[in-house]
Amino acid sequence: MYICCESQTQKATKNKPFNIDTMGNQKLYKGSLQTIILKLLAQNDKMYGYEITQKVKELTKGELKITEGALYPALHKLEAEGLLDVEVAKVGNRLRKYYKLTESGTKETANRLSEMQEFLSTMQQLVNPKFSLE
Amino acid sequence: MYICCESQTQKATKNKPFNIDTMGNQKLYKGSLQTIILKLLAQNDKMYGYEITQKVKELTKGELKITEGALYPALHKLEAEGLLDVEVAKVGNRLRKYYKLTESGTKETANRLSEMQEFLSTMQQLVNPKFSLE
DNA sequence: AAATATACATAATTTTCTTATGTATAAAAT
DNA sequence: ATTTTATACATAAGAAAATTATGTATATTT
Repeated sequence: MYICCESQTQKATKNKPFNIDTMGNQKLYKGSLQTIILKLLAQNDKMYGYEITQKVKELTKGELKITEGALYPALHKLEAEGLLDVEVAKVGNRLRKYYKLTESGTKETANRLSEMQEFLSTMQQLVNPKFSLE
Repeated sequence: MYICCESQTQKATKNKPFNIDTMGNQKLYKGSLQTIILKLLAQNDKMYGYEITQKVKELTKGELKITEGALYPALHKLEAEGLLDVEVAKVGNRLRKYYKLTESGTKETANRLSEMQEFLSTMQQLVNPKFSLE
């Protein structure tokens, strides 16, 4: 059951009714999405977009929610850069686009992951009082 | 001694000669700069812009380099949001702008830091093979 | 005297999101 | 049965936050 107050500018469409639960608690720091995608594909060989969103939600217990508006452009970009290959599959009457790492994608994934690790430990040093260097 | 190749589009100015060492290894993920600034001010009471860039460089052993183009707009924004107070000081013949946390800035810093911690541990889970949930 | 370091600033552009749409099929709920 | 939710793709407008390239000016070091 959805409730909508008048001040709300959102329109109800057939499939997407008023969504009052769209709270912007997206703690996904810019720049990390590509690395997340690459990492998942390194672990799972091939995945399709929707599957990635669900996997991330599951792995992070709802902490991180990949939005479609961020995901699909990111997949397209990684593909355009030659890091991913795409393979379209028809499941029932619906299409899926399976993505997998290319050879250069696999190499780049290693780079991105070590960069990410470095960033995480640097940030940890910086923000964790326990490890404060002062 | 600076060397410049012809293809380089950069112009030499009086004070900033050709900088061939501007390698884009800025591992500062978007969204973390404000938190870094707030954290430093929580530890150091008051700091000026240039001091912040040097402190970050020092604390991270050169890992993170805050650029001026990112720093100053960030400071101005935090000030506009009421999280920082500014106090201009004259040192010799040069001015410095000392920033310090306001009361609401102190509160917000706590929020930002715990959000950051949450993000870091979530990302750690996601990218560190040791902690992989699969 | 020239180069580097200190100290501020801003403008143009790029990257990467958020938010809001749109289309369409399949499954679940009322 | 019909509505809602879930699955599955996509894109466009706008915002946020960087990068890169400037600019000014003083102080210190080479």
